[in-house]
Amino acid sequence: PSLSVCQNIRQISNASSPPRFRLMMSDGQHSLTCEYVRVVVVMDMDILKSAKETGGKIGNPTPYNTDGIVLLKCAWMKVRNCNKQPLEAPYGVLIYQSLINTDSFLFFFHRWTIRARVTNKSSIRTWSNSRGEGKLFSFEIVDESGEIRITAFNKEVDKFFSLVEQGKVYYISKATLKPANKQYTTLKNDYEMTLHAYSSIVPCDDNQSIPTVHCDFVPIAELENRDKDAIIDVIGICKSAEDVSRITTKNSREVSKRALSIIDETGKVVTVTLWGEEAENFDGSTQPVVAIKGARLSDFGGRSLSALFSSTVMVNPDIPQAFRLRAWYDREGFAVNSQSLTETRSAGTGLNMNWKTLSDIKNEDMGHGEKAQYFSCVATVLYIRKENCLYQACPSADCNKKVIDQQNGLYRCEKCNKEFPNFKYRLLLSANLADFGDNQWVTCFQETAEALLGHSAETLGHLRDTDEAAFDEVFQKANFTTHIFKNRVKLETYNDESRVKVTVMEVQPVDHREYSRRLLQNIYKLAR
DNA sequence: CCCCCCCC
Repeated sequence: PSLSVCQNIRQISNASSPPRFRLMMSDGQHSLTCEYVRVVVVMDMDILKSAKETGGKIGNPTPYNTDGIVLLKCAWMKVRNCNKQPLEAPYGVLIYQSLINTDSFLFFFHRWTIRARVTNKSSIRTWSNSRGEGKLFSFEIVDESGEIRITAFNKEVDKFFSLVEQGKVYYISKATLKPANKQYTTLKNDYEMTLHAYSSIVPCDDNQSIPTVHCDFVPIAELENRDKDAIIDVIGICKSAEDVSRITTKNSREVSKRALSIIDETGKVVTVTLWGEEAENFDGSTQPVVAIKGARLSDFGGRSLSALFSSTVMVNPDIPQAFRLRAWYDREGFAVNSQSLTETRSAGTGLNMNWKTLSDIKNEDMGHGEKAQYFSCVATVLYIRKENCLYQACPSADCNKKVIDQQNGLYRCEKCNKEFPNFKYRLLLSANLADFGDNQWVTCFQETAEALLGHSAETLGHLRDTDEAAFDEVFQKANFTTHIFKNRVKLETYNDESRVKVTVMEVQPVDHREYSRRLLQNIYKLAR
């Protein structure tokens, strides 16, 4: 206390130790009695007024309410101050040991009730090691003065896990305090708390004064200038999200992961990876606002982010920045020509595709250079040639050479220099594709042809030989279907005649949502 | 009493 009056003073030390006194104190509101083991050690004091001048006491103090709310800061300042004393200092040692290592401290701490908001709650984890096994969860709390982590084990997990909710405020008392292992925490606190059988957590409705999670959001464009491994807060619209996948870590642990692409008003996109349950439960289909407190910046793919166990991931958080971002994205952000800080080398989805219309192929003289060029287009099948679309190929696994029918039940492969009693059917399709501006003949080999026709080469070969009407039907059905075609384009010369040859590398369904977004983006670009 | 921060 900054202002204390000794109402009673008594020397308690013996001859062999430094002098010590037991005091009764008051700050004008409360008095502190010494009925129990409650000990306040005065490390330093200034005398402002004598007892005579104050009339022996100030104000009309009532006994200190042991169930009163204290700030987190008070609880740990006492310990930290003591801990700062050199170990040789008798009072420092006395307090440090009594607070940290002995039951008297547990008793001491019983008297605290803190009122704080849960800012981050873990899922339940189990452990098994040489010292035993069990389960635990932990959560982080803040009040006006600071933050601390609380861990619950085993029975306390059953008791408190469902009670403790992210973002809510609780009265917490009878937790014990121990030094934090700084290796494993990014919280600004040298101590952490553990719950025990006698610990109490009670929801608090009167929570106006308790701060909510505070974030210092770094604009995505700004991430380029930050150091690798920096812990930062970020907020963005989830433009797209991968499906969740399972990976095996170096320590052969299985874990779920999901990468999101988030964009903010800077027009920059960055990839953020979520892990575990957070990855499994995330739904990006509505393009929510995603805010992450304490994400780690990595230099993978240039710049990318990863959620840590200590990160708080908030979807559509109730904060002004989220509302601003939502309004920006829905008004214009969806259409900005965004750039990603994270390079993805797989052609993947969306961002790094070389989108062209069919007229672009001619207008841009695509494929005329040394190397083949690659492009993607959304196009509709106008016609597929049935004639010669199937050939009889060598049945060897790695050979697709056309075989010669020996007319004796054997098929000869010139490449393998062998005769086989069988062959496999392979597809080689010529198809005419069209979009709004032009049309283009393309070639589809086996896999892309099967994707386009919706049947395996084997089935089609069988159909052609047994049921011509059904075979024709397959081609009819493929007409006027629309797909994404990923293609290779190259000028080829045959019999002194040059023509641009387009080979389909991949056929994919159109994601209409994503396609519409791209069209809107193109319109937006034309409009400005 | 845990302490895993991962993958391309």
